[in-house]
Amino acid sequence: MNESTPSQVPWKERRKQQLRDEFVDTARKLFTERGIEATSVDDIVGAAGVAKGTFYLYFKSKAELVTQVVSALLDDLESRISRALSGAPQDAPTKLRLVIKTQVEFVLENRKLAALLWSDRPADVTDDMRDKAAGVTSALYERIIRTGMLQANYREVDARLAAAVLSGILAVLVREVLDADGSADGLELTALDFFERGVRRA
Amino acid sequence: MNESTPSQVPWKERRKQQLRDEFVDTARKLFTERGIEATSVDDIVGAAGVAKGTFYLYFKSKAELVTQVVSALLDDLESRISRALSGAPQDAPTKLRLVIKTQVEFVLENRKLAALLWSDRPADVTDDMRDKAAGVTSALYERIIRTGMLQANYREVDARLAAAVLSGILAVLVREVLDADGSADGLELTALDFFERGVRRA
Amino acid sequence: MNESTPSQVPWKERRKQQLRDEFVDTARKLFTERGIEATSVDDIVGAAGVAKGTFYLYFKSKAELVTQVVSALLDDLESRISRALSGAPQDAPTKLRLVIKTQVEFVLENRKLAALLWSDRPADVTDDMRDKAAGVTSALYERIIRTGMLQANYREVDARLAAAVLSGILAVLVREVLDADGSADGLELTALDFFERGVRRA
Amino acid sequence: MNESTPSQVPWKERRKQQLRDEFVDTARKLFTERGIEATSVDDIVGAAGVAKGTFYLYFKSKAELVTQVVSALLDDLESRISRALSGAPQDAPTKLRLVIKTQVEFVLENRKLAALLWSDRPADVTDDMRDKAAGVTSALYERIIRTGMLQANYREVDARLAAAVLSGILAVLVREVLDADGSADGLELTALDFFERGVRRA
DNA sequence: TATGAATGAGTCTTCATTCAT
DNA sequence: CATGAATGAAGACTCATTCAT
Repeated sequence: MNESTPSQVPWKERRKQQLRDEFVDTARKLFTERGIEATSVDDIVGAAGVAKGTFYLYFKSKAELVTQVVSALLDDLESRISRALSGAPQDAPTKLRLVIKTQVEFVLENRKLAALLWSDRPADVTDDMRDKAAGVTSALYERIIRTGMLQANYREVDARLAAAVLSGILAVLVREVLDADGSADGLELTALDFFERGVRRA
Repeated sequence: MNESTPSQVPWKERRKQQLRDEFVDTARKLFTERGIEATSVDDIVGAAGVAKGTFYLYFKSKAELVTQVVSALLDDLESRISRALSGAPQDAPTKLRLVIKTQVEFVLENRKLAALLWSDRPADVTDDMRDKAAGVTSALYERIIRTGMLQANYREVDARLAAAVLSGILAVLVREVLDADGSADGLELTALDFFERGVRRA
Repeated sequence: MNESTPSQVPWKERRKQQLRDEFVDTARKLFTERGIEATSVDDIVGAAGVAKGTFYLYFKSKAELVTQVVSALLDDLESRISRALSGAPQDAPTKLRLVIKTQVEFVLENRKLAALLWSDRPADVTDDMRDKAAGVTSALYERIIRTGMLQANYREVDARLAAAVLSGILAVLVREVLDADGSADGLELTALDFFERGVRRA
Repeated sequence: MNESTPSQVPWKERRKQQLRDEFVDTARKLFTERGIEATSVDDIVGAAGVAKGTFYLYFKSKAELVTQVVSALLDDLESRISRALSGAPQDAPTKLRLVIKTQVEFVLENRKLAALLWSDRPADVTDDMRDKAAGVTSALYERIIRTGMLQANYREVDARLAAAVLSGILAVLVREVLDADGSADGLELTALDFFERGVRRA
């Protein structure tokens, strides 16, 4: 990328995407700190250092931004889990342990906003997001559980339900951790132990 | 003034309590349908068929109403669980099954509002409510689990954490059921089965 | 007044007057403490221990009560001044000194409400009251000043204006005293001294 | 983007300041006519011909506007007095005469609002304003009186108290003039005469 | 594209007044 | 006469959205 070379992607386009991303990042931080409702468009443009009108050049409404933020959040979680899993042993129990560890860390970093994903959400967050959120985590759990069944570590269960159960356990775990103000130490392992006893081959 | 007529005309009193209850019921329905933030005092008085000022005769603020609604909701749940438990066999597994069945039914009837209690909640719902909610369900689970341990049905576990795990499983179960638009059929038993395998004496 | 004699004035009438007075007294106290605008009809009936509707049996509006309160206040001031003056030496300077002392004391006891009389007042306080207030004090000053002129203590001045000037001096004096939180000590004498130098025969 | 155009378009800036001033002026007029409490933000924006939200772009609350209005009022008075005094003889009696004349005129133009400054005021007007008001008038009188004492026109008096007394005389004078519906003719001179006799060297 | 002033519907809350009992 | 529940207009303030420049 030579700085004097007019790039293929028109400069305008790049600039546009950059600012869009900046809005998303800024909003994500603010949403996490104060919650969605308590964050005004004014707060966002103020933090982003642009004028209010500019915001509406990139998003047709605040709701659209919310959707994007949640989406970005999920993308992040997804890629962090993938990274955590890559290069690790392939047995299901180990994988689960890694996933859970990653997810707990992630939630701790995104508190209010993350909670939003695993709980009831304002009208702003569409059902699409809800489905996407379910897809990122539950579907992942489901795959791992199926693997575990194939590897004969786990008994034959309804993988989808098992994944849901695991989601529930994790949601609670996250809440416990948030309440305890961040000190997870071992809690996640104990919680996981419950789950594994529930699914493993007797 | 007859000395044997100590109380005011009981009629007015009753009317007063009635309207208060009507506000709580109306609000509960609206909160359930559209969420707390999305329900204005105007909506509530409109649905109740009274003038706006009347609302403030019964509650000093919207926040107070929210508290009352949540409180009423929890009272309902509590009494329904008690009723379900009374006259049932006393072994822990049976009790759990009954509690869970009751709770799933209950949530199905209160959707958004109920979800609110088992997830992270807006500033409107005070910590008192949160604690009360925890008291009603988790503490109940915890007691049953301890009973199960005494009865040698369950292994020695951290009862508090086990209760939390159960809460999580149920939360997810509830969500599944809500998504499936009400048809629980057996799901709860399967979910409970996971939990029981997790806690039962090997 | 025999206690068993049905009095000429019908009982109902007396009761009516009594409650009316009680409202005025209660309101006066509350107005003094918090100001007129900050005192609601609810506050008043609450303090008087009667129902809200009762209030409107005795006054057709809050404004009417305000008028009555101010009127009562002025009556009080008037009678206190008369009392202070009766049996005192008849020379103008002495009289003035007594009047001023009484008035300062009075204002200190009625603070907020009194201030209202000597300053700009809300729409509630009608012009009638304003005139009455002027009548009670200024007219009195005017009479005393005329006396002083007749007694050759004072030079020939426009008595009405002189009285107004004295009112102004006193208003300021009252403010000073209120600001100083009640310690008048000598201030009134010094202020009076200014006035007397202004009017006395050179 | 020319580098020699450092400031924003000066036009917008000017418009902004203009509207702010327009709010202050409009409010000043309305406050003067009906009093502060009796003037709603709706009244103000209505009179200014803008939407309600616009008001809150310029003032964060009604209270802030009140402060600004009072402040502007005092600034006006101050500058008018200075102007009246500049180029006039320097002896205290003459100065006082000019100050008083100016002030009476000023109050006549600002009626209710001005009265507010010289009397006890609602919670809206902060202590800051009160102090500022005192600074503009009383402190000015005090300075002139001290000058008079140095020039041996006036006897040695408590200058602060003398200034207060003068304030009181003026307040009453203003009231008289307001009542007489504007015709001051000579009243101020007579009133001032009282004061001067009170302070002049015997 | 970027700006930011302007908009106005909507929110919660207060309180003087009325009226059926 | 007394009650007090009900009223509803009015108040201050917020904020997502638009649009002229």
